[in-house]
Amino acid sequence: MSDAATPSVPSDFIRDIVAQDVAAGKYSTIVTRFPPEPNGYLHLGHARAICLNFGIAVENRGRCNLRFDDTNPAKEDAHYVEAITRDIRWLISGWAEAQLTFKPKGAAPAEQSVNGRPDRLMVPRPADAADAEPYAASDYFDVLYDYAVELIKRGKAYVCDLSPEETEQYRGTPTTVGRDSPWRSRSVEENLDLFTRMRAGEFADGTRSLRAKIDMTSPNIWLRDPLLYRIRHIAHHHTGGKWCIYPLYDYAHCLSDYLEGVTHSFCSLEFVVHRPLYDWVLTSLDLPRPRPHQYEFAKLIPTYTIMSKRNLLRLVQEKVVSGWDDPRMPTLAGLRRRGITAAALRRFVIGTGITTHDAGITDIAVFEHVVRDELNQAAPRRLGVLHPLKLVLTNLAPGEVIACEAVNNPQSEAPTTRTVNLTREVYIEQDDFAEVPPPKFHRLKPGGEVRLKYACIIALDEIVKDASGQITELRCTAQLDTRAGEPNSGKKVKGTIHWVSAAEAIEAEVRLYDRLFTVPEPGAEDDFLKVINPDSLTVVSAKLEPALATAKPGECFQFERMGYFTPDAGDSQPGMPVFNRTITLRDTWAK
RNA sequence: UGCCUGGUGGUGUAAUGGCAGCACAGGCGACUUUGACUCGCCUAGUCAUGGUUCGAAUCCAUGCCGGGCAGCCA
Repeated sequence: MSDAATPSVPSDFIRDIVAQDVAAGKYSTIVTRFPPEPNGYLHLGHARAICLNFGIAVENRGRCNLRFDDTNPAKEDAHYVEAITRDIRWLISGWAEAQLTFKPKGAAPAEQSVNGRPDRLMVPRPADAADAEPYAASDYFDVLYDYAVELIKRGKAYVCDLSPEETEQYRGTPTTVGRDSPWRSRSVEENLDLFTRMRAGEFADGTRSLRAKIDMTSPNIWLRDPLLYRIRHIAHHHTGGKWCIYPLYDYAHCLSDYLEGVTHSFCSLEFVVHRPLYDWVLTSLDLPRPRPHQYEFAKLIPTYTIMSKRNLLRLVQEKVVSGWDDPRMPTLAGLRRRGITAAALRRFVIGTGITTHDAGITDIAVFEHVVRDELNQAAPRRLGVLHPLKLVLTNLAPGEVIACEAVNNPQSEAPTTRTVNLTREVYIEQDDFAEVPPPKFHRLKPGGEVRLKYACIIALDEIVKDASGQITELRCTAQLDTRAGEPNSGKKVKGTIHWVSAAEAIEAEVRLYDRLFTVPEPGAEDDFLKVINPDSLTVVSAKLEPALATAKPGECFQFERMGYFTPDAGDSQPGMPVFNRTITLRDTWAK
């Protein structure tokens, strides 16, 4: 089993870059960061970024900061901060907890001196410290403001009075150059005055902005005097009503990286065109410490899912799913509730590699294979009948109990066993009987024999039907001498099926999940809601062996021949457990 | 008809001038008290053309195809 603790160390262009920097002695400690915006839940796509950033930190004995990129209060919420923090802790548990780095509660960048020059730096704090909390870009608003003032003083930023619409017109298009704003050449004094008054709340939203003075004719649109600050008279989940101007991503992100001492800043390919701006801000300020560098890699897009937060939010809002943590969602919370292990998730995202070629789509079968492989190693086996059909062993007396030894996990090095009791009445799977069997049907059929797993071979004698022709029970003879240890135990039959004692079985609600979408690329449809799989959730009333009565959320079991199942953390009740099917077993016969 | 970026089996990747390898998917078979797992075998690839070189997936040129960029989102 690939254990958990250490996924095998991959090799890719990013690790090559870091290795070169380490070899060159460029940094004393490698510092990465994972910077989610708290406007939704983390999903499979984020998992790759998390594993990259924490992986680099683990491999280089460095650290990885969790920083909330919370510069747009209109979309963000503290609820997401908590959910994201929880999901990250879960995903890295048993692997990179030691690298997860927070800051002291309430801390802002501390003043320091580097080679006689003033500087600011965040103090790191291990995430498990009592007074630690995640980093947040909003903790840097004061410092970011000071840097903006510095940019103005250097003649590299100006207050612009163009409206959003005018700004767009002046910007030009990818194929035509932009025009200078009429406010571009204001004096430093005027800019300083106006920026101060922007902060003081004198101006309405959208009436003015702070812009970088770069080049309106640049072929790179992001260098055409991009906005640094916008006016937004709205409260922020972390800073409350303190601010009415908020910095934009391109300005805040690079400086946040710098303030935290980040050495390598990884983001997705769409930011390649922003990199010159990332570098421009940092070099324009003439900062005393070595600056961070941005590197880009391709996003992970699996088949049969959608990955954008906006679209996932729509599934939640339109109640296609029960919430962000619905087990059909590709969110970390949903995957966890479904029973996917963190180790499986890590193996999958690390296994798909880090590259610079995009537009690729990863077959979800790769994910399913990893999940099955992890669970096959780890999950104890249990007997559970999803669609019960009563079967009476007529040669057993009512009340008679035959103890059978069942292996808990044949994959473990020293397998343990438990006892399952065979009684006169048992349940078997409806699919394991066919009155008119298809070709190569190895299960129970008229005149046929089959083995009850861990027990004995049975022979079908009689099919009992009700007035409407529905099969109500099967009457069979148990060949008790075919049990393990008995003289006829070596007798071979084609099929072995699972079963539970009717007298001892517990009742449970079992939720059978399938893919949420019917097509491999739902995101490519004009409306992904039109390709929702109507059978993505089927709820059944199942009969389970009594050992499952004490199952706890977080535990995973293989119901033999049926798949992997885990108790639902939210909906299980004492006496009425709810199980979620994580994934079916591979089934080469059904195909 | 701008700038940036990229093309390796069906899919995701490795090979950094020297035997095109791995995984998934698919097919066949063995084993099996899970039609699971495991094991064995098979199928299938360097976008095209030219150039440099003893030797090119890799370097160069051209072409073709794809992705990204015109939020006061991140």
